[in-house]
Amino acid sequence: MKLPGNLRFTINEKLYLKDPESSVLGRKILKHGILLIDEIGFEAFTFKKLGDCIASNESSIYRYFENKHKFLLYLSSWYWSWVEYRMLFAIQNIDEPLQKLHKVVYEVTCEIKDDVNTEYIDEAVLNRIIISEYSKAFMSKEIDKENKDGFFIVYKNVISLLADIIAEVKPDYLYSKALASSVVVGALNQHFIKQHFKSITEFTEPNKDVPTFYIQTLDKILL
Amino acid sequence: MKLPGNLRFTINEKLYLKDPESSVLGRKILKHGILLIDEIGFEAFTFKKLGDCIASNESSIYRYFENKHKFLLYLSSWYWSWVEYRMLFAIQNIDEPLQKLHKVVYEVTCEIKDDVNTEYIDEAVLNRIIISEYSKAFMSKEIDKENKDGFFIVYKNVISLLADIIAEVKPDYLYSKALASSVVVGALNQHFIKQHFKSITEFTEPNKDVPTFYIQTLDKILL
DNA sequence: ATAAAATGATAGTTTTACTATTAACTTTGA
DNA sequence: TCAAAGTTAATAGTAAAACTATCATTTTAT
Repeated sequence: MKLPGNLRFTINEKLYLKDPESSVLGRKILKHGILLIDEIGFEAFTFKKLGDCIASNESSIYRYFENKHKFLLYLSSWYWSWVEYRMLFAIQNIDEPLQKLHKVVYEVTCEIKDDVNTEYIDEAVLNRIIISEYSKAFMSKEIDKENKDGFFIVYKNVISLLADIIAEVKPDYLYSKALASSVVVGALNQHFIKQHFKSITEFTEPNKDVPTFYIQTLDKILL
Repeated sequence: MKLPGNLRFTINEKLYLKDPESSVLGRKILKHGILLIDEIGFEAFTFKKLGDCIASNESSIYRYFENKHKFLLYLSSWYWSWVEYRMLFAIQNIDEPLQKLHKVVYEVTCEIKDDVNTEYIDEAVLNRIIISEYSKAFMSKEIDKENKDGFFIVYKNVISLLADIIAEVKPDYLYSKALASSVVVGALNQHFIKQHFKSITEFTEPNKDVPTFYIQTLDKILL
């Protein structure tokens, strides 16, 4: 699938102090922040280490983001905006609900292998981060407050978009939202366990992959 | 379902320095540790605060557990042992695979409402902790090492047990393990979002609940 | 060329996540 | 019953994390 290059998405303004896309330093923070989290993990990640990485100062990074948690929420927002964009792109000019469902499910369950679009965001690495760190972004005691602030809107949009297409395929189905969120969370989880808990997954076997599993499963549930 | 009181499970010895079930202080650590994590969340939880809670000393708690991460892994192990136990109990003397599946799925997807069994472990509160904190237990950079040390065996056993029963119901099904892990993780997630992201779930509606959804869904997939 | 804005360097604070030491208390077993 | 052994409490101390504040310097925009 070919997407226009140099994408930009509107990110909730409360997630940053200064727009990181607006300056060279800001874009360096995004780019190397993603690489560093992927490398050492979110717990070990600090703004001090990131400062060293980009030969810049800890306090300079604090001028862009309040703390590393907000930074992760920013990256997550960007990621889900990008997924939503790909989903909408994939169903352009398609009318048949089932075909739409298959396309959308593919986009939301596939693993990203290449850095295709943005110069300062490596989507493949960001995808890895979401797979292994996203749950930490919302599983905190501040979730209800942050939810009110709209930090998870894009994520919920992705799920709602899938839920709507499920409802188009089978209007009398009672659990389109639960099913949609199962697919989105489940796919992230399958990608995670296929790397770390190989004994409880089939996706290390040839000819078996996550999108196919979900598409077949949805067909069985809905048709 | 009636279970024998005062359960004890064998927990991986590397998860603790001194067996907390063996002393009064140890049991206080378990009991109030669970309550405190539930109250303030795992990030804010420290051994210092727990020490204040039980009018004991920080350093005394460190004699039982290396750090709070190991403590969470200990609690998780206990929890999944208890789930596995309930699953096996539920299918005693039942031969029909589909009936076994239904019973087992109920046990693994239901929400625990009461503290039924153990004096120093409130299962309902522990269930809440697992719903909102379990992913933090394995989503760390140490996962592969910890997996080798067997810290997640019980969790994987629960999933394998479910996968085996799925395979009994439909021997030619290709994704019994992926499906089993989808159910276990998915159920935790559904309980989480029904509390925090009400717009993307149906489980706040009357007559809709998580176990029913999963049982119906599995029937559609497998029959 | 100059003012304004952005960044860097340095230093300081509070909290977390521990470790070490020693004192006090409790158990047990001869 | 008494002493040794083991357990727990109190205190102190360290290193790193997670910031905040200040001021100097560099960059940029007009």
